[in-house]
Amino acid sequence: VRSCYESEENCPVCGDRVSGYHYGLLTCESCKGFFKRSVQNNKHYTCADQQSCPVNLSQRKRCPSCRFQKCLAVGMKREAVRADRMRGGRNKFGPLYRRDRQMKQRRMYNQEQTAPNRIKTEPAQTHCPHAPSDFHGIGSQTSLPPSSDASHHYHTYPSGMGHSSESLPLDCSMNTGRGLTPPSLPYPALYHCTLPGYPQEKGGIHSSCSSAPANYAGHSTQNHPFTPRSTPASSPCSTPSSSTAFSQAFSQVPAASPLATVTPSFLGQLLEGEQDESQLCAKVLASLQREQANRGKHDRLNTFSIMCKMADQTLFGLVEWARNSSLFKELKVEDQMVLLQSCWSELLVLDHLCRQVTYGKESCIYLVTGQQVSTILSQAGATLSSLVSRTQDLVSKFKALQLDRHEFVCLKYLVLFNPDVKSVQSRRQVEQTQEKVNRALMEHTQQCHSGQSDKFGQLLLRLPEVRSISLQVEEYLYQRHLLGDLPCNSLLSEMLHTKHN
DNA sequence: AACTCAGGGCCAAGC
DNA sequence: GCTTGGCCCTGAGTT
Repeated sequence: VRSCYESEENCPVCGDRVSGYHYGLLTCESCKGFFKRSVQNNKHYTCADQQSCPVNLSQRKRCPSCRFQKCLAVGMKREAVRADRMRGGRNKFGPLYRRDRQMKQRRMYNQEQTAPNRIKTEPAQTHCPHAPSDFHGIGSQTSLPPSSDASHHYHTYPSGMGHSSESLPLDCSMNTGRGLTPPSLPYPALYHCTLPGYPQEKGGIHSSCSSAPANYAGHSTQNHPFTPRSTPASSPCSTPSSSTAFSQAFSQVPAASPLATVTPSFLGQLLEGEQDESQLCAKVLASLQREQANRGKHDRLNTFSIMCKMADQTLFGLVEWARNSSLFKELKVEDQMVLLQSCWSELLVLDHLCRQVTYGKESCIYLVTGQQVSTILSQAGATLSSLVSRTQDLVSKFKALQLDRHEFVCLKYLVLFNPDVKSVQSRRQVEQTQEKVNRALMEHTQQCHSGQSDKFGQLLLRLPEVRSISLQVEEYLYQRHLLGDLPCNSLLSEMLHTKHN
């Protein structure tokens, strides 16, 4: 096996020859060593340029900051570096590596089946898959969503989040089960914000809270355009054939039925990658519950920290969403990184807006966990109050426009594929994708909402406000970060840090 | 019991 | 003195 990938694959970080699975994915020996040293010695590198230095075989030594960022971006896991420095043994990613190998073999097998004029060989023995150096390392083009696989089965923090979290195997039934029940008041701070015994924060949210409506998780009672897909196929425990990545791989195989070969529309493709809200909810809840369980009675997270953790998990979901998108995967890893670093807060704001449009009620903020918080934040500071009020105004505008799922996805893509981001290398490619999405959005609004004149224009006009709110969010978070309020070692803080560097 | 292989340590080379 | 990266050791999991 080793000789197989040694000869066939390149390190996703620098392009050198891989020497095996290291910290979550196939990498070369030098990136393995570099990543290990960086994590063990708790290095904090600073890029002298604009955090977009090329990282390749000849230039990997030039900028450790960008190299480390790329290690994280491709999916190397900090938590795989042992805190106790124990040698030998097997790590917790064993099953993940095994699955990745299987997927690579299966993918190869599929290619062999479909490739004309090729002699059929036994997949596991004589031939090793040549996987393109991919962004996720483990399985970006495999039949299981790569990082989500890791999260669902191990439920660790995502790469780059720097938690020394233990990897808890998360039983599938538990995961889905939790998603189907409304939150059962697991976070005292959220529900009893004003009760004694839980830490309060300065300028934070002190609000009346209520649990989610009973129909949240089931979300099948209404035929709302945003109703998330909750089909078994989108379950994290579903078989590989249900995942989007596998669908793509599978589509290369000649289909038996002519119906199955019908190419889905461009918009349909964009929608395919959308996350299931109930799964996200379950994931965030489970993560928060674990976090609280690991803390002592007097060490509970305060409301602000809980909100940050929620945002952090949501952000991770959004990064995963982008990374799983076939359009995004076509970009260079460097471009993927700078685009995400540029628009993460806008994506978070859009995601929040979408949730409000879908589930939110008057004067309530609907959280990713399905919980509701009153928008009347009597003790919130001026910045936070202004943010909430601006966001709610925007929610009202989107509600009035009757934003649907297709349009929402398009807005996300328009924000993500921003050709104006500095240091984007393949600017033309980003521009073309943005134009394509833009056209799709225009056609959709004209076809499906012909009654609403200029809905397209109205939607686009909302984006500057999304941008502006996101900048205010970043500013607010950075201030809290400087005050030491922001939970460290999070993707959120990392993104903030990258921008403010 | 033998084998596998991913994580850690060592150390010469280079800056 | 620090970083890099190739090589070897270790030991839990697998066969």
